[in-house]
Amino acid sequence: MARRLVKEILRNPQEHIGEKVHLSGWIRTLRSSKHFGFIELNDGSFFKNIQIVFEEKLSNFEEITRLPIATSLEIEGTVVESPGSKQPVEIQAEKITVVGLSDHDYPLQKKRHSFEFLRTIAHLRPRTNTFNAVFRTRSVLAHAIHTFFQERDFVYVHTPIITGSDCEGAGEMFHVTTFDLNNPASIPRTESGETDFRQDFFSRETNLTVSGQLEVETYCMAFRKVYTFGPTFRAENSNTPRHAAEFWMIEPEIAFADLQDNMDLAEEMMKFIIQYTIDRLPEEMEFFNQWIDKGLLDRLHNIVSSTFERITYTEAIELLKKAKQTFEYPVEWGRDLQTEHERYLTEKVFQKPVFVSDYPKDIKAFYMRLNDDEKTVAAMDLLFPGVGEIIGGSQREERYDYLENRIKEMGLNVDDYWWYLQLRKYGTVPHAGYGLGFARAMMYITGMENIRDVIPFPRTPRNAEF
RNA sequence: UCCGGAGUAGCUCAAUGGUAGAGCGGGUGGCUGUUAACCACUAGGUUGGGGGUUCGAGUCCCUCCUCCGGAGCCA
Repeated sequence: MARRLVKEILRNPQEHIGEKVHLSGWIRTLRSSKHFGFIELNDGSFFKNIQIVFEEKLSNFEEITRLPIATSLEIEGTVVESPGSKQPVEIQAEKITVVGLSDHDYPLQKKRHSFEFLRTIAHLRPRTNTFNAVFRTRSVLAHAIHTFFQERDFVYVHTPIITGSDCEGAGEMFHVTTFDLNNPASIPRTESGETDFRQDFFSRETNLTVSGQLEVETYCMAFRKVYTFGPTFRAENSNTPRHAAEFWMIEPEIAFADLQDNMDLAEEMMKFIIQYTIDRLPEEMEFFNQWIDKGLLDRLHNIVSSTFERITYTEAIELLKKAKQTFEYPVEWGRDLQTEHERYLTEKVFQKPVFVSDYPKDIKAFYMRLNDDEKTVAAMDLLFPGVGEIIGGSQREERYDYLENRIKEMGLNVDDYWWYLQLRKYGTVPHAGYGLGFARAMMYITGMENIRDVIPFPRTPRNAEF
């Protein structure tokens, strides 16, 4: 008798007919009548369930008919052709052993639940069809990212999660401290009354990282092509379906490269990871297409075969000014594009992904390379229909004097960036990189509309239960 | 954080200011091929918290909390 996974049987059902098998898994649903019954068993290996037929002749038949959903079982039986039309084969059970009984108050029913409710039981929701598909996809998509970069000789760099001071300057950060906040009187103070971080664990103020970019640039100057893939944190009070306080980000960085090379890489990567996922998870993608987002597969196929549009910020402003529709926020050169503007460009004008590049320097970060016009920087955002900004990147300022000036212009402290500036002193090269929000890519590929539903245990304001 | 909507049984939702209900889920029984199985019976409620108006509040008013959506911040 062979131990089998449901995936092995259901991927090649004909090859297993007549085979004696030993299965184990959980009851997804159970239906019984007086003399026989059906169990849909999920063993974790496959999105789909296998049907178990059990009959009166089993010694524990009565017990089995009353088993609650989620009960775990060991099953011995024979693979047979199924008379029913919904499955090619089923298991004729010869022995069913209860491994772990479930309780009758198991909260998941054999019907649709709202995503809101399922978020309150994040420890159980991976057992539902939707979240089973989502989180298997998440695993495969993560692997797709690594495959893409590893096949192209990128070096994977683990940048730190705890970071010194707020050098990165990208939004609110979570403090990291060993001071006892329950006992404020015990927290050391300087003579001027401020918290004395010199006496804290790291002898300085530390935070959770908002980006690994600055650190990964240092490795870029050694390995030429590098990427990070890890968690980042934002303490913003953002209450939207597209923001989380903890999320994973992919940040490639390439040396001897400019903004066009950067966009080429981003476009190639997006197409690769989409195709990779579609190829490996046909059942899950079909499920998303049918139940989550009807046009999903068409749209994804379209992305893979299309050429992403590339326009400059200045061209985008002209397009928006010519638009027939009115916008809530004014369109004016020098102001940042609003969500409504980005959506208009990617959903109405081009109806496909759009790179917008060369933004005014005053609305972008200090490290972005100043263009020859001295008014714009070599920045780019990739806008996707439906999810908006999915990638933000730039060519980095590789010229020491320019970078130093920009740091000062932005009111930042040059001393804080001593090691970052030294990269421009010791053999500087043009280089570029970008950040891809992993969860946002997940949303786009699965059709899920809320970031809280593509992160196993999402952290958002007021929510860190699990 | 701002704007809007919502909060009633385990879940999804009804209920003109006048006796709180249904479907699903749970329990019990029935049923010889089911597919969110079906049929019958049954248990289940501090209507988010607090305050107010009223003879009477799930319903009207105030306030707080939480969730959802839009916006901002961004990835």
